[in-house]
Amino acid sequence: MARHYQLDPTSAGPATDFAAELNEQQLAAVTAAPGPSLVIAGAGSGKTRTLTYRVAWLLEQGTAPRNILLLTFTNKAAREMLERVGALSQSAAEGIWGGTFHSIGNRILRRNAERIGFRQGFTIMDREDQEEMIESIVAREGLRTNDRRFPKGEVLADIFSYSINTGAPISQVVATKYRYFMPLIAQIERVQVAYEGRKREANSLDFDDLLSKTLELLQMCEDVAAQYQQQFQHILVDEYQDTNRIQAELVDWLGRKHGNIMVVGDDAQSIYSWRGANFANILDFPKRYPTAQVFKIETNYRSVPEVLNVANASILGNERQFPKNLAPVRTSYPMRPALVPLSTNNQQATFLAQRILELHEEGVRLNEIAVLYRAHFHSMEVQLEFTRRGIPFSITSGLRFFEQAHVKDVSAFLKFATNPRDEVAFKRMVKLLPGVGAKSAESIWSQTSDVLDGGTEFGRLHGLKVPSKSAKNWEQLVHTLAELAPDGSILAPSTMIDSVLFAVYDDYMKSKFANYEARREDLNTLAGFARQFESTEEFLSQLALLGAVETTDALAVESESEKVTLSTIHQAKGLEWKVVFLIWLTEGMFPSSRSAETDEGIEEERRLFYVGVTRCCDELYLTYPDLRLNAGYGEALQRPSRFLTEIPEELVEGWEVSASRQKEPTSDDEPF
DNA sequence: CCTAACTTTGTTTTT
DNA sequence: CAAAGTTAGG
Repeated sequence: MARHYQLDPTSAGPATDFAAELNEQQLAAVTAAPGPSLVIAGAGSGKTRTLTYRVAWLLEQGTAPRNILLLTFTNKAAREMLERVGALSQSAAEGIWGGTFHSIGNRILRRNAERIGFRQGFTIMDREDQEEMIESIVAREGLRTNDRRFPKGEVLADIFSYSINTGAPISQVVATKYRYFMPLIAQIERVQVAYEGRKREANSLDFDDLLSKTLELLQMCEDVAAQYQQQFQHILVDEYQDTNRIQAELVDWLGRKHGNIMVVGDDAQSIYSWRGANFANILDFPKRYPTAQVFKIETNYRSVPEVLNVANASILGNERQFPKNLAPVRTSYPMRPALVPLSTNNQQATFLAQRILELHEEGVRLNEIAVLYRAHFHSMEVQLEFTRRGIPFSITSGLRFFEQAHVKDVSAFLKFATNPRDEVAFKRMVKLLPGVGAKSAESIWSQTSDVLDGGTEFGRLHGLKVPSKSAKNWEQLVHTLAELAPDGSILAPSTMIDSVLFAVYDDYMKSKFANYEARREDLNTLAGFARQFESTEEFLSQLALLGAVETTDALAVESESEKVTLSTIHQAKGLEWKVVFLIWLTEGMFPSSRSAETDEGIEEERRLFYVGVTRCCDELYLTYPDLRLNAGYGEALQRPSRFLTEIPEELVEGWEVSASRQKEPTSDDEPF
């Protein structure tokens, strides 16, 4: 006799006990009634937890995953949250639309490119591509001559981007941020118009377009807008204080039908205004949504009172903010945050290394320790010192995986093969040939675009007029391209990478780069990553949108081993460590000299300092050198950062570090 | 006129 | 140490 047993795939297991797992403030936000709501969540108050449980709550209330849109600031945050939701409610998580604004924009635009005057399979341009295209416009229009200074592509890209993201006209951006270029305003505006046109011809979108063109699509095409407005019954936005004008509008549009928008953020942690973020978005949310419920989550679970006192005292220096009262639940720690003056940047590095080794002796694990700083180059000596002493560390470098020259070179082949209108990728490819620079590339491109007219019959490119020095290599290149797109079809991305390497690029690297081995290794990694994708288009957009940190993460198989984290404060956002070292706290470095020119600049730096301090759970070290020694050019006296002098003396303990050490641990000790 | 090799210069933050 | 600027060479 068989027992009848039925499987129920929709069963979610034991229901989550929301009341038991959340505090009162969190629970109120998590179980909020539908409608707009604003959650002000202080640092370390369980913001991610609240959002995660909110999603779980919605699922449990019967909302289908695909009707939830979760917008985050980084890919990492999106992944982490979806994982945690998955752990809470077994059935769901799968179909949720979650990701960064840019990736969601990309997803929507891929299906509707024609509606905004682009074609399917558009290319995403990163900042460098953008600058290349702008530079080529400036060159073509003959705007830069020997007797006339004209802003560089980098500056122009900056102006255009800031204008798009804030909604301010070009003239206003130039007037406030680049006053000395005001006489050239007419030409600058002409370049901008040409740039928009060229992107269309090249079927290429830049990062800003992924936001602005999505908004444009929704505003212009009622049917498309209706479809997504219908679909997204609940919209949740993380880090709302760092949204810019377009992102806020995007949320407003998408939420129009159902009006269930929950935004979460902390105005004190807004650190992206240089990119157009406007924390007025969060301050004014209740004005834009008069029926909005406001929740405040103010209990801090992360930091000991000693650390929190420093954070609270520091942020008091800012005028514009919601009044905040971050209350600690943790008990007192035996040590107040340490204020550590060092003689030079080298001594600063030595101090870090020695102190970290001591902490490790005392039983602190290395992945509970972070060294945080304002700018990537602040970590130079620290890296050297750690390497010398054999302290393992992981660092998020300035140059991201995808931005490295060799990775971009190879990607250019794939980009061009899938989008033969891609001018930037094409020029990058031909500039690899001997004797071809910007001028020849321009000429070869104009012939190429005539011959191909957007098609993929690359065989036709044989016999174009190219510099004699590169004639042979050109034929080889054309042959390779034809191989990548046999009979109009397109190969799988990993196959293409292998072909490019085999046919041209491996030899090129050997002759060009001293560190051939390392670069080859990178490209093998790239090919491995590509294997997950059948479509080159999909592969390329992931590569562009994931950047580097995530790319290596996605590939990381090992590396569970203990490492100290070195990171900029920007990239440390949302993370926490038991022990945190904030370094280079001197005027000019932090606050950086550039941002010290305006009050708003200083306030943003102070928020950044606040973010840095609140990453710390237990033990905080604030260090600064009195003297900056530099490899190439002289030395410079440093003054301690104003963010240090603002802190009441009794909140920190002053350390005195003497130059001679009794005992220096040697790398032979092999402590790890 | 262009490209490639050589010399100088001087570092924000990122999707 | 990498990118921008400068000059020599093709």
